[in-house]
Amino acid sequence: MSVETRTVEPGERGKGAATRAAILSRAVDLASAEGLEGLTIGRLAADLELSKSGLFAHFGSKQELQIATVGEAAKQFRVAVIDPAMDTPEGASRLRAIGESYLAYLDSGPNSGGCFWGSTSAEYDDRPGPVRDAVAAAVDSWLGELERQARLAGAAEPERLAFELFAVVMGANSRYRLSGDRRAFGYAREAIARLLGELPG
Amino acid sequence: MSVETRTVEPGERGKGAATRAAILSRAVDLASAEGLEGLTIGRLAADLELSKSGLFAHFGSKQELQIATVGEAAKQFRVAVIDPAMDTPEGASRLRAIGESYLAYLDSGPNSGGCFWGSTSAEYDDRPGPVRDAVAAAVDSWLGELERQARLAGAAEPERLAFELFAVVMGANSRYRLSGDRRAFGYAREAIARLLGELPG
DNA sequence: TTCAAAACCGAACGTTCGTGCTTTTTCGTT
DNA sequence: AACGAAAAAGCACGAACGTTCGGTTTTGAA
Repeated sequence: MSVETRTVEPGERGKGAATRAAILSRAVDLASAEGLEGLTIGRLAADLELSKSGLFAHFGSKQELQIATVGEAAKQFRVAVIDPAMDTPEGASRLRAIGESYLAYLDSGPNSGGCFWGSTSAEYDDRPGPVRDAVAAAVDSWLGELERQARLAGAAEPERLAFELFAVVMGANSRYRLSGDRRAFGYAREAIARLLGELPG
Repeated sequence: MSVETRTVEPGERGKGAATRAAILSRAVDLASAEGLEGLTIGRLAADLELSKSGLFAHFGSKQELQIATVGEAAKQFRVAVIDPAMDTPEGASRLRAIGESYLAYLDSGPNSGGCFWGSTSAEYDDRPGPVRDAVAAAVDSWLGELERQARLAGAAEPERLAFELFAVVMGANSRYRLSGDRRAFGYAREAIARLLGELPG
């Protein structure tokens, strides 16, 4: 054992971390459009003007890249959807804020590759493994937050309310992305308002 | 031009048609699990103990195979979900029957590869082309049937009702497939009952 | 300024992909 | 029984896949 201690962990600071962040940012975009299986190391490297092997070395396997991509997408989701709602009081009004920021997130332009979670959770429906587990954990945590807020709002059946909110925003995403039906956003807003209107207080 | 007329069109009768049907049946299963892009000619041929080239000759391109697979899936969907509800009177009770047969279809065992339409419609969110068009047309037609029945049932806003029904069954599918949450079926049934309970008559 | 570690590259691997061409087998009709 | 079309197989191709490896550049601390 060397006497000298490591000052930093590899990949935490320095140039490598910046590259890794750039890779994952682009990976989320690509995976939103092509899926986590369609996410290709060669394509990713070409987009970022890196070599395949140089990019590959950051993760060691495609599976690790996929899992890291799921983590990055979860972080982006928190920043875009959860955080903006954090300054409204917990309960019904925060649920309303989350729903609004989620719809805004979906509607944030067709430039973005669509909802990462809609694509990937359908993709890993029947594909067991660590990647699926990572996706499922992230979605479960998102649904759990909905449920927690529903409980704080005094909902009679928080799990049911969370499920319905989840279904309605996912449905809007699906209708908009596949068929360009923007009316779905309006229907979703109405459904959310109705679901939250039943709450006490 | 030959004087003799063709007695049958190729692929309509005879051995070829049977093979083609077997291919498409398996293709729907595979695509439900792996997606329409993950659907591979080599894998399909190996499963059916055919040669790649022999199978390929039936379609001429992978894209044609994908489109034919979408058509076969639509046929299966009609048989499993629409047809069982055809002997109940149009309107609210048929909507109820469709909802029930759809949930039963989703719940028909984890052996099946999950809902074809959930997987593929998410997959082709942001992937323009004939395959996406075929998927979108099928989903639109399914949603249109919901809307038609909602109108016959006297719904105030048939499009909105159709959307909510669609979202709730898709959401149940997603929750069950990804996280094995069977409660979603119950929540979906309750939501359907509530949505249809608002109907006049 | 030195030097080891970190970051990155280029080339190659074995495999699988979709797709052509050519040949053989199967099968209904005469 | 023989013929011709349909069906399936055999073989090969270029490209892209994930991955490995040896070498080169870049970086940051001593």
